[in-house]
Amino acid sequence: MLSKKTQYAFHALTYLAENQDKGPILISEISEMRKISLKFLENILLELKKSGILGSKKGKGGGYYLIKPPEEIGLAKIIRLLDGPIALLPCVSLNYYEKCENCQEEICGLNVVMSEVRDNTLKVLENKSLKDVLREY
Amino acid sequence: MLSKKTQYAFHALTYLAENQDKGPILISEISEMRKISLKFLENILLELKKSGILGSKKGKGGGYYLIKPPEEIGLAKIIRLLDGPIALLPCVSLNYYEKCENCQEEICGLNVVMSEVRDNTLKVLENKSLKDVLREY
DNA sequence: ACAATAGTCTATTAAAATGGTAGGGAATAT
DNA sequence: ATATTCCCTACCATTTTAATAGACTATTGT
Repeated sequence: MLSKKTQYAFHALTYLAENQDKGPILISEISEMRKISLKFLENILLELKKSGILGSKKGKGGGYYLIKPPEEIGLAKIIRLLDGPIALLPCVSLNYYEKCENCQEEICGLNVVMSEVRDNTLKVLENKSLKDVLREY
Repeated sequence: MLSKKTQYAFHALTYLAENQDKGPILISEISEMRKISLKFLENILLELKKSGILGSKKGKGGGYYLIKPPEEIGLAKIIRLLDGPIALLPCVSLNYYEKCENCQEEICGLNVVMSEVRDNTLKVLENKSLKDVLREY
């Protein structure tokens, strides 16, 4: 399951995408509209900024805004950023690979199946963007 | 990512499957062969027994054994049992559904995408069994 | 210059989940 | 009877998660 952090990130990002025309958006506005704890959201947005997904502006008229158009922000990237690996096993992760201690990957059947799961998951997450996730009114 | 608990469960179950002909297998044997903490493994095997996946026998000559043939033990079931939901969001889980607090599912684009991810994952996990995961020598 | 605004940063905390341990109890075979 | 082996309950340490606090820095408008 995705952490609250990642779930909040999605809520915040879609809000930003849906209000892109309004210029920088206040953390407090996102917090209120999407019912996310203000201080927690601060951390999340900061993290997203440091990763180059968001831009920000301080002072009056400031706030956060998307740097790239929504269709260029992939869902997999956001998840990996805040939650880490998408794969179900470390020995099968593309971005956070770690060797299994007790199993030899070459003869491990789990490895094969979990690679397949990973590929099926990524087939969706890597080809969908923020745009595919916006609210439709 | 799957918890150690679930990973250990898979290791133990494949060991049992690979040694099905030898009758009941000692916890201690599985623990040694697959390098899993004995006491932790006890808990796991007990849980698997209570869920009807394993049988056991006490006293001399006792141990654990598979109740059903490996090809009838689905991977999804094992994961759900020990790790809970397979879906990435509670509002999209088939077996552990929970309503999202801050979003209306009808208009939530995330819901759609995450349902797709879930389906793609289950397509693999529900159609693969323990048998598909055994070591090949 | 200066006050108000709004993001930045570091640290702390409470609660839950995770991974593992301890030790006695109950059933079974010899 | 006794050795064997699983059963059960409770406990513990560590890490992760979710959230909070408060001081700091940059920007804007007057």
